[in-house]
Amino acid sequence: MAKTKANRPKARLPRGFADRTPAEIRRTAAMMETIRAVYERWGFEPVETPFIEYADALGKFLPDEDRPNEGVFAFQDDDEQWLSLRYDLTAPLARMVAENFDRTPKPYKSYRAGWVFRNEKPGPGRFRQFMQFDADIVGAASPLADAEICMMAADTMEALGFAPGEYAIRVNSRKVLDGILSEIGLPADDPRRLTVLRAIDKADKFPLPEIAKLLGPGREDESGDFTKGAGLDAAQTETVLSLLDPAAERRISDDLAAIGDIVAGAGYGERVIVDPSVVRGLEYYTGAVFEAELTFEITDEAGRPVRFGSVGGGGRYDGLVGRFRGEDVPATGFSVGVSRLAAALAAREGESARQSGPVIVTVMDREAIPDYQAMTTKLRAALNADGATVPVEMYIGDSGMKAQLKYADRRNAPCVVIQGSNERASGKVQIKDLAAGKRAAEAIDNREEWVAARPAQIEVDADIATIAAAIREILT
RNA sequence: GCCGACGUAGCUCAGCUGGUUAGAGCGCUGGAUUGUGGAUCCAGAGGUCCCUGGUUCGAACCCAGGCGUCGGUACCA
Repeated sequence: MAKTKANRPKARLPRGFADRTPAEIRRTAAMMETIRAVYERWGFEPVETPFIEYADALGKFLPDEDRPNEGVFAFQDDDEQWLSLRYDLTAPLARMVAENFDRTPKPYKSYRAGWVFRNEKPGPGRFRQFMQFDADIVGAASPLADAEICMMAADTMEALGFAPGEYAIRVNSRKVLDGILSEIGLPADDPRRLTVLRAIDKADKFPLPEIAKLLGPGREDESGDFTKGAGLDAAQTETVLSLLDPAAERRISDDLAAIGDIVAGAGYGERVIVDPSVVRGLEYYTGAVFEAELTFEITDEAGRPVRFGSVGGGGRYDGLVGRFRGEDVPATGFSVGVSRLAAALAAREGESARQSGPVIVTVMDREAIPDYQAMTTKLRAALNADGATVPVEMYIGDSGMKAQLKYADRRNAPCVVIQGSNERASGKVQIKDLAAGKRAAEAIDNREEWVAARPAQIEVDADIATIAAAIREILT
């Protein structure tokens, strides 16, 4: 059984993946429930697709025979067909709608949450598996649909606890961008168009002169690496940059104007903002594009300011369902980056109190374990009778009192129940409030006093109602 | 992908120009308390110095390649 050191596997997490902590799981679950409730209120219904799709259904990129896992995780089925792990929730939705097109009511409003996978270079806050929460409307070409998505996104942010000034839903239209690109003389199929769009997209990352370099000759980064630019001349660069200049005349397209009017009329004008520098999802968006951004600053553990920036985005993708049908199907949607938002919420809450652990019934005499067990069961029932969730457990390890208290401390138990033979004989139990004890201990700095003190420990009659009442007192 | 920095105990790190038994703080385990976590004191355990190869009498230290982490940049359908 014993393995030699050489063939023992190393316990290690794959790059770009993360184990999830209890705090994270609980926080995320609460957030997702909040988001779900907002979507339901707006009349969206849940629908889910599997993690795996045929590779050709996911997008224009088929896995390359030589590098099948570039960007997506892909593998071959036993019939040699390529399967991929989904990299977002939009492409699978498009597949599902296309496959069930005739029996789907339109406009079709649906939402879903789930893990998506990208085989890319991971970074802090950037994982190869992450959670998205999407809402989409398929079959509505009207700007009403785009506006509805934006307003619902604003409602979502507020339901999650962000005040109107702390976030913005920024909206633009690809039609504005297309207009300017045509104006500077780049034909529709010119590859430089993408380079220009990417440069504009970096406006929140670099100052304008750096953007100008990306539009023109190119830019050298801090490590000395060179990024090739779009090669525009000075006049073209000037025109593109005017888009980012608040003083310049505002460019706007019909769809964008309509969305602006609708949200203003609905009272969302402050929260949903028309902003020509929003680019996003360069390839498949065909009209409106949106982005949810946090506008406040927070500091990390080291005290440095962190900008969370974009925590969600989306847009109109009239071509995606159509890929399967040969005719465009209007569709628009929005995706919340759940993990990123959770990180932002956690950072904002700061060092929020760690969630309380279980009430622990300690084991003093091993021969009395049936008694402890019975007490634990009854206590669990009593403390949870009102539908609360109060974890209660009996210590099930093999160690002595000292280790049991240490265990309780590590579990962040609010209190422990102690009953030795003395207490049992007199029909009592000890209840020790660990948090209060910790506070009391800080005043003690010599051993004698320490040993003598039993801070924050009370003795009560050993009937369940009395014990439960004493514990409730500590829990509140 | 490209550029750069880094990789020593569970964690944060020290380790002088390559020289014998590789250190500290915190944490962990045990004891002071055979019925008590958290303060205090004492003791202890814990390391293929990321891996492989090379240079050298000798490598944690120098060189090459690999892996990993971090930062920048690119890509992100």
